Amino acid sequence: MRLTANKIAGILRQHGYRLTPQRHAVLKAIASSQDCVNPAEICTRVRQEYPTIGMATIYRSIKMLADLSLVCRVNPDSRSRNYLMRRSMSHHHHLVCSQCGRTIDFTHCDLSQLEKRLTRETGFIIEGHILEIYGRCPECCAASPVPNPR
Amino acid sequence: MRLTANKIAGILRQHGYRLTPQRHAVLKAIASSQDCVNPAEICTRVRQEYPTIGMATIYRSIKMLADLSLVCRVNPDSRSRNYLMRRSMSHHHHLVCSQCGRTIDFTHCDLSQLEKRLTRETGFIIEGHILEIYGRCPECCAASPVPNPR
DNA sequence: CTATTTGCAAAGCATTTGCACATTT
DNA sequence: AAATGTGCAAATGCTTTGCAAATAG
Repeated sequence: MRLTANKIAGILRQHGYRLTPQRHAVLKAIASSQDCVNPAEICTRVRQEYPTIGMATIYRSIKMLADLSLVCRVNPDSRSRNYLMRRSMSHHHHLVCSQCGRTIDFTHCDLSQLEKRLTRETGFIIEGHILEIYGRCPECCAASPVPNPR
Repeated sequence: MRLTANKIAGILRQHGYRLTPQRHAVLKAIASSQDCVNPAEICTRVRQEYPTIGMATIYRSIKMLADLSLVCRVNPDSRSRNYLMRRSMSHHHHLVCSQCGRTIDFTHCDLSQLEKRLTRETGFIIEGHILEIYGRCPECCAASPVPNPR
């Protein structure tokens, strides 16, 4: 199922939330970006059209969107948290460019064999997994063939 | 290559660090725990044998150990950071019990096919991946067959 | 003697919370 | 009118940093 603006408004209402202009702006700020964005970046974007919004509202909006699984957290290594619009409602993972941050979704992760093996060998009942693959996107490879040290 | 206490001391010296009693205690606190531990937990453990150690020293020791890849970060969702002793120097992943936090290493993740496919389809040059599988360990399954809500 | 390391306190930064005011149903 | 949402400021909690004293090579 693809997520459209209408669908999102519906999901919010279904859960007793109002689609206020602030929330809409936060949603748009995350959705309009190919890359994952952190709260500070969301704030910058949102204030362009909504200069009076406070950080607390941004954090509360993010939390609401994350609780509804409309956005998800990625790239957990940095100090602040990074969020990304979910482009589909189904199980998926991200391919993240380590240079520019651009992300691509992929769905087939083929981990079922591995999970079966682990269950057999360890007795764990597998509930889920975190998988994020990172690399350099074609544009960044073209722009600087030798990656900058990070 | 398996990591022994001697080997670790050697690695530290190689990089110009001294193996002070504080650092040794931090290392031991992380290594002696099967589960991943956060800085506060490390502090509690270390102060049992070294009551005067300050938090700053613990943070600095963790940073040094992480820079040398002797410990690594796991479970990035919580507020504080969780660290785990590396039991081997090679590429590996963690199977984490979502209830008690116990972890098991595994090495074969079989993602090369997936990574090849993604390279073909997206043009990304893959650099690496984050993979963490979570579930419930046999002990926790036995202790309470129906998981507590989290 | 020099360089490194420690412990304390203070600072820094991201995030959360309390509360009065505003907005929506 | 009641419930929900907002913005500000203050509080919180984790992590880092400056610095003088301690320690190791």
